[in-house]
Amino acid sequence: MARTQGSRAEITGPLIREAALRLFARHGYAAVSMRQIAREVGVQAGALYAYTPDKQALLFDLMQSHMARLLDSWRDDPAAPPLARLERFVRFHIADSLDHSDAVFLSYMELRNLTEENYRQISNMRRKYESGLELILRDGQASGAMQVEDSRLSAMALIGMLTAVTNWYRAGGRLDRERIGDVYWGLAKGSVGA
Amino acid sequence: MARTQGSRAEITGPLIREAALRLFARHGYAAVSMRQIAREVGVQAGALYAYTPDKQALLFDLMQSHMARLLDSWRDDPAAPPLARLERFVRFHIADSLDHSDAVFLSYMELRNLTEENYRQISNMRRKYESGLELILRDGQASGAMQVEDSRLSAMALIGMLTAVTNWYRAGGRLDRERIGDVYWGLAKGSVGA
DNA sequence: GTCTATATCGCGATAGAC
DNA sequence: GTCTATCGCGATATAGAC
Repeated sequence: MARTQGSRAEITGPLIREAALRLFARHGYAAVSMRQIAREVGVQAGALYAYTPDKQALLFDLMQSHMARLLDSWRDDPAAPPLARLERFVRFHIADSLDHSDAVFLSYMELRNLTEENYRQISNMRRKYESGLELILRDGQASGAMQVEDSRLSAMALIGMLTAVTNWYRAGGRLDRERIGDVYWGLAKGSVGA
Repeated sequence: MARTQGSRAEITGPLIREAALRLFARHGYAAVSMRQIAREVGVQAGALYAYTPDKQALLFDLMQSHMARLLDSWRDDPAAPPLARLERFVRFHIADSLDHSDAVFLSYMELRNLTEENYRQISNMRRKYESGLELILRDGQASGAMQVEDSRLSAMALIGMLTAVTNWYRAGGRLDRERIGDVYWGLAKGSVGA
């Protein structure tokens, strides 16, 4: 704690993002002050503004990069059997949600605190991700491998079910992640009539 | 807007609760000021404190009365066939969530802004409600009417799926509420292997 | 890039008049 | 019960030194 001056740019940027993500997810965007974030990082509040123009931009950046990473991570194989694709989606989504629970939480809890334009952008990315699952359900329905009454509604319902895992999962709890994936896949498989 | 003095106690109390519920749900507890609530109601900020000791108590009161109403509304019939009980639960939960979407949203988004003791109390009420569904699933499994791998986890998953309806449902949208109930019941029924 | 200092504002809550 | 006025504080953001 001796140092009170000097540049540490190479690490401060990531530290700010990590602290902001953790604090925003835990207490909510509006409840967290720039001073709190700065304290976590070990700099003065004014220093944050070398990395972000304002608090809103910091929130948007966290959500935007989360969604971009999510969209980039998910790879569907349209040639595979629909049920196999659905299983991959279910296991992917659960694992990814647990690996990035703070960002997942943030990205749907703080939509209301985005400016209009920022909201539009994040919403579009969300919709794109949801459409990936919807496509699997439509293909499954078309091929006869699934019974799906309404692919859009079912996709929203399934994603809601899977994402909610972050609400109660605690590392080291009763169930390990493998087992959770198994149970959720059982539920999802049944829900599409397979 | 002529009146600037005088008591209107019989209506101000409910108006405060309605305004707070709407604003908290829309913008988040931390983002909403007492002055904003007062403005909506048409009184000065100081007048709010004749109805609530502080902002935290107002939040707790909204969540507490929502959960109490929910617990009181739901009536299970342990003598009925498990599948029929599950269908009633699904349709009840969706209808109730849509009827009280602001309170539903608030009651799981703002848990983190409750004091420790208030949090404990709301959590207990939540758990009680969740246990109601879990019991149905256990009875269904025991009677052979359902295949449920893990009744606790499945109950959490189903509630997550059903509650998420508030995330995308908009009155007057593509689907009416009856139809939504049908689709969700189809998904839920399948997920328990029926 | 980071510091200290500060401008400007709005917050939750209370006091006392009516 | 509601008003006006205010206390004390902490918020975001900026300016200028180093």
